[in-house]
Amino acid sequence: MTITIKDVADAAGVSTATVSRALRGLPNVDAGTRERIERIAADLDYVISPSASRLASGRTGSIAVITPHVARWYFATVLSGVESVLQSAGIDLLLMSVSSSDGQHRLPPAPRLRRRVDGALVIALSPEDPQLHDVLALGLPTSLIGLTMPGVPSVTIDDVLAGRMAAQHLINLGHERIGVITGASVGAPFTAPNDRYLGFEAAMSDAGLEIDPRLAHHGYFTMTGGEQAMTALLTQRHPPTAVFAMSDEMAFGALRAMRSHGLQPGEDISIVGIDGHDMSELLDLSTVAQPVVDLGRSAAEALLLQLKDPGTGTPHEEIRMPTRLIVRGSTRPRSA
Amino acid sequence: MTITIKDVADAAGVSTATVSRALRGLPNVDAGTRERIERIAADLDYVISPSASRLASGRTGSIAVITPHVARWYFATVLSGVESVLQSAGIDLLLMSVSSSDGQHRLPPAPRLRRRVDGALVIALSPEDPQLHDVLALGLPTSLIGLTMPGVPSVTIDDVLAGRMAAQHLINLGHERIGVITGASVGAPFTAPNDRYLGFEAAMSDAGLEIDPRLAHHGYFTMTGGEQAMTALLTQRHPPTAVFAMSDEMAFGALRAMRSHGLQPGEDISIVGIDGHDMSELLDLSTVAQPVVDLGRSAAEALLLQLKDPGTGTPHEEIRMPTRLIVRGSTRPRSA
DNA sequence: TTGTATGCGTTATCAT
DNA sequence: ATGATAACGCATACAA
Repeated sequence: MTITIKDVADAAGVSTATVSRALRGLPNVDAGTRERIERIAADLDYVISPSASRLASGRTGSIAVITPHVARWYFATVLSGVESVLQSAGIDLLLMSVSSSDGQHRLPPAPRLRRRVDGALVIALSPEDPQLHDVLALGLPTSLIGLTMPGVPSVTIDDVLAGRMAAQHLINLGHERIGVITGASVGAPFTAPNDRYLGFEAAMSDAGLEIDPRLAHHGYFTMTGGEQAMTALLTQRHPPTAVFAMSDEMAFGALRAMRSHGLQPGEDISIVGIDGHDMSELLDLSTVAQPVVDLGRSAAEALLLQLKDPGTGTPHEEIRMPTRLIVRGSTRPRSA
Repeated sequence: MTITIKDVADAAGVSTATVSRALRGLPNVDAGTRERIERIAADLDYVISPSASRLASGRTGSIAVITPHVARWYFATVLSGVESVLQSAGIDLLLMSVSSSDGQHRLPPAPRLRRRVDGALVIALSPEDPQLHDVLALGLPTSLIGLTMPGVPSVTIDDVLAGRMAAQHLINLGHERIGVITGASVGAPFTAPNDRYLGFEAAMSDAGLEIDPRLAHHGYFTMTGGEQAMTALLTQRHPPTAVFAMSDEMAFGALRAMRSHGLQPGEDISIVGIDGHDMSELLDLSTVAQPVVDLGRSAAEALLLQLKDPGTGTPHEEIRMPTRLIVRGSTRPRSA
């Protein structure tokens, strides 16, 4: 019924071993023989059985992408970068979503990885997430995206710098009373929210400005969270003249809160985000853009290398991608 | 080194066959025996080798999701629905992006499916896409999402109705000169853009209104496309008083175009979209919402059923999910 | 209910 | 450069 390597071998008058070598492009195969085998394989419409190949070789030819969200912009965009690289390399991409602490009832990812992938890519889990540690404990080649951990390869932006750039932008515009909408779990080491806050602090400190603790609110990296945080800021007795939101989605929520209060972004209060979200241009939001697709790409490429030569290469590399400030209408000089 | 089913069998004092049956929950296994085997397997930290299992059984335990885009809202959101169902079912999800005619240089999906998945889910490809036909020609269980084809299981919304709902909403508000921003390829049968246009036409016709061909422009389902289409509409000698955009993203672009022209959505021109995009609430856009996550869910569940009993069940079912109109500030009664 | 034995389709080692 | 053959780890028909 289904045609196997043996059929090809018989048709070509060679052994299965030769067919296997020829079709995989291994050396020590006569050019003519290889060509003949390839033609016959094509004629017979032969395709290798991945299961058999995997069983025999021990390699699965697939890698898992572990993410707390599949539909949200950042994660989906990273995923698209990963996918393009893996597709080119002929590697299967197994998508696995995890609970992200808040989420649904989901199976833990680690058990699902065993024996079925050659490596894993983890997107923006909390460094304290036990699921992350379970995955790392598996010992298979792994790269992190959007978070760092000591001793583990990762691809991120310089979050401290990103926070600093955003804050400095507002400072340069003359703002002094600056609010901040944080993600969550500021305090945990090696996290984007923490690092971005550190950058914010540093910029403020360098400028000789105080950080009013009443002007810092959690937005949990969601639009509604950002909206609530902004509402809290707006209802202060001394509202800020500018606000730094640690993500564009939170900034979107903040914009919405402003509109509810009849305030004009930029005009009344300046707002800057981080991400370079597709919608930020439409909403005229200033932002520190990060190359999200490239984050995924680089991580995938790095992992592929790691898979190729298990020994060679820097044991664990921390790749930092550049960010850039995009100034739009949501940030303006502080009105005199 | 790695522990196999034989190790478990030896430790339990039974045959590998019994272990295989016990661990897979098959009947005809003594309760006590099963329990003991499960405990021992857990103690030994045994995990089945998927490759071996697949090779022996012929089933791969995985299904492929084929999509023209992974990061765009609709596709990512559908994907999230699919993922949640497959994860619960313990099925591996292989993600494959395809060129979508415009896109990158990518490998055709069909060859990549052979012998490696039990079924496929295809998201919103054009019914005329040769890649789609290649996939269907594989003959494996397949469900379509967001498109229909005669004889193939699918999960969609009633696009004709959606178009009609959007148009009728504008008509009910007293608008008569109504523009439309289409996707693309209106004219091809069985496509969302075509059906939505048919609904639009029907509603207009029922209301005794003319469709001015100069008020129909392509937006190609993108924000910038929508922006350009809207700009074209605005620069007419007789601009419309209301516009129906076939997707929210195109509507977003239209809103942007309006802003560029100093026009207020709802106030100057009403705009309604289709989708129920996350951002539509923020942008105060009226829209005909579709249950995108559920589209993915249902398709995955249907496919799972199809996989379970290859014979039973309706041979090819066309599932229609409901849509609902969400009225927001972007649509208002026609000013007198 | 449980065991036996064969097959699944490759890869890889060792010869030749 | 090519061939023979033993793994690879499990599922399953057939027996018992």
